[in-house]
Amino acid sequence: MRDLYAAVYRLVERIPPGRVATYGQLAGYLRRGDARQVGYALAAIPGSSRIPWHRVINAKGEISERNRDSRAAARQKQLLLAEGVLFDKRGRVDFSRCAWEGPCWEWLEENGYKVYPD
DNA sequence: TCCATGACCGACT
DNA sequence: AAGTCGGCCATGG
Repeated sequence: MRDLYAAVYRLVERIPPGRVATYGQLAGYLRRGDARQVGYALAAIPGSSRIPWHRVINAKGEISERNRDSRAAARQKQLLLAEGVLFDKRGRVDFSRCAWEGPCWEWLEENGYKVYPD
């Protein structure tokens, strides 16, 4: 488990309740990796962790299905509903209301993340 | 080293 | 709106 994973976790911990971020969005703040690596990092989180992994969804606004644990997606939706995240009729998160705008640039700079995209 | 495996993404039908 | 396709790249065997 690598520094990359740790970097993902530090970021995910900053997503406030009631908001969601996408895999690609988080990947944009990292110095390496891409959306898929963010997914890997989240998959490696043990169930006992306090990291709010459920606040990360895919770019379509949907909750990504797992190959291993098919029940995880339903559990994730419950966690999000419990904190007030809104879904439309097609089961997608309403980004216009619930998207996380990201950490401020000062935080990114102080913590070694990319402040600007390449 | 090489190779398969993913909680992905965007462009294009 | 929904499906296909190619690109993406860190891990572990």
